[in-house]
Amino acid sequence: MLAPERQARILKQLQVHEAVRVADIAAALNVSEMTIRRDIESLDANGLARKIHGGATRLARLSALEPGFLLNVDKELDAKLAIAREALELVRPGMTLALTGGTTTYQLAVHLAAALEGLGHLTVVTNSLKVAELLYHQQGRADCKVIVTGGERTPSEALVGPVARAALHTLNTDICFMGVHGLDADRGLTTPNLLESETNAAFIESTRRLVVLADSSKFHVRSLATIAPLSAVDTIITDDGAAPATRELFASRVPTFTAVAVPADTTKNQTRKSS
Amino acid sequence: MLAPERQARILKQLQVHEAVRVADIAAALNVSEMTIRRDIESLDANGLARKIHGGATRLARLSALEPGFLLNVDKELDAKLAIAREALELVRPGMTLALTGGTTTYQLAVHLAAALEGLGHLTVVTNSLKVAELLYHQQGRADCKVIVTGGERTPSEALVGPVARAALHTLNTDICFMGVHGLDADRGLTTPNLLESETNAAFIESTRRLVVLADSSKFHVRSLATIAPLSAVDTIITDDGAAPATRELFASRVPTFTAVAVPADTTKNQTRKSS
DNA sequence: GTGCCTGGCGTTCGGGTGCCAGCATGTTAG
DNA sequence: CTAACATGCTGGCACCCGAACGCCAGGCAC
Repeated sequence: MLAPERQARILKQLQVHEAVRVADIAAALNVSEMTIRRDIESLDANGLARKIHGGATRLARLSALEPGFLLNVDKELDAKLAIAREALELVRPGMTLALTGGTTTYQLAVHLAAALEGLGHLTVVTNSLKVAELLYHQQGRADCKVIVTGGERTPSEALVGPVARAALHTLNTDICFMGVHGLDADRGLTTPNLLESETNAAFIESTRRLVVLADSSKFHVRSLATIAPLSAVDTIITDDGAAPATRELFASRVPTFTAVAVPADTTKNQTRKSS
Repeated sequence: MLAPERQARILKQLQVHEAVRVADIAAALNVSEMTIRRDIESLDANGLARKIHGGATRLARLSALEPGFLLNVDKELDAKLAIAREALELVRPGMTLALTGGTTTYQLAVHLAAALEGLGHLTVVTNSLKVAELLYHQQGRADCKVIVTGGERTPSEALVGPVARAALHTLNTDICFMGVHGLDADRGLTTPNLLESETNAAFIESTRRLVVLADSSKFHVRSLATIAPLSAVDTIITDDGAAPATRELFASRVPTFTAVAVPADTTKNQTRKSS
């Protein structure tokens, strides 16, 4: 057991558990506690973990991270799950996908990562650092190339701006999954962030087929900036929570409109934390 | 048993095991340990494996966490720390910095993040997702804009390729801090990754001043691809571990050459004012 | 409060292992 | 023959690991 190997094991443990104990690791790896302490010390010095009394703990990561992000994920989680599942049906082996930033597309990415093995080679273009991270960790296990657009970061963890736009101008994708903040019959797809609207417009220009993922709370919402008119949309995937009139209105405006059923209570896997 | 054959065997072993020992391989192949060490050294220079104390470890794999990146950080840690500290001296408020991928620049980013408050407004351009993550988490606390170049990911967590290059063509930076894999008097700055060399070359074109950060183990190392000749370098910052002849050689080739003292014993990173 | 115990930490020292520079040898090519 | 390259060997050095000891803090009894 070599030193870097041990340290890798410690970090791996820390991805699962919030903290680890020196004694536990020492026993598990069959080395002295002193050695583990030195390993932790080294990890700490490198800014990869934090040394605490009795063991080590990870730095920020999933817990402290995402102030607005995780909170938002929970909202309408079941709907987003169902939508993501439906969207996944559109993916075929060999395709080049685009995924914009946002929590809905992130859900899709999670599902995509889980299903990668059955999908052969895929290329994914994204301006979301979180999606890039997620898919990158699947690498080795599956055949998936990830391309990041670059740009500046918005509070919602997406990369935007001239750099992102320029990158998208040189890329062509088969299908683009886009999460939006609002979907209005007159004002089209909207988002509160000007730069994001511009970037998302570039996504639309670069794709053959635009799929908008929007839970039912997004209908009739107008945010600051319009990304594109409804006529640019090829497919809308939503849940069944919208009023029938609303559903019909939007269904009549786009070539394909899918409203997936969301199990009412859904005592799903791990949800249920907040009541 | 020829050299390429041995090295192939080592790589094969690494696909199965997280790490291998010099002694084991030497025994298995019935050659001297010295030969295996040289093989591993070569594999490392070509970016196919990573040399560690006692053997070799693979770069990326299913291990879920950053592979060669974190494991390697330990090596030359004190030197990298001292180098980072020195590099930080070159940063002035209002500057636009570029940081390439690599462990040395990551160390710089860690220091930079800690010192952000005193530096006023900064703009940082990077092709390293880890650096982007790190600096982004400082946001709010300090005035620092982070721009990611975009591109595809290499095993060493850097973004490279046409997208990165195109982004860099549109950006201009005051100073670029670059970590390299090798620094050779004849072959200049080198790296095992072809795409990375191309991207780093783009970094050089886009900056006013190029600062190469290289601990003393990097001198006289030739990796696969040349990024740029030594004449492109404005400043080299290294530690004091190189032979005097080496130091003089490189010092005579670049306008500014700084060898920072690395306290010999000081296993402690924290200051230690008591004497 | 004092005294004792316990658990974790850090230092220090010693043994062992691995690393490297330098030289010697063998092989191949010109 | 010389040159270049690959391999093996050796002695000195550096590093890693483990164990022992002392330090410090908290808990508990008195």
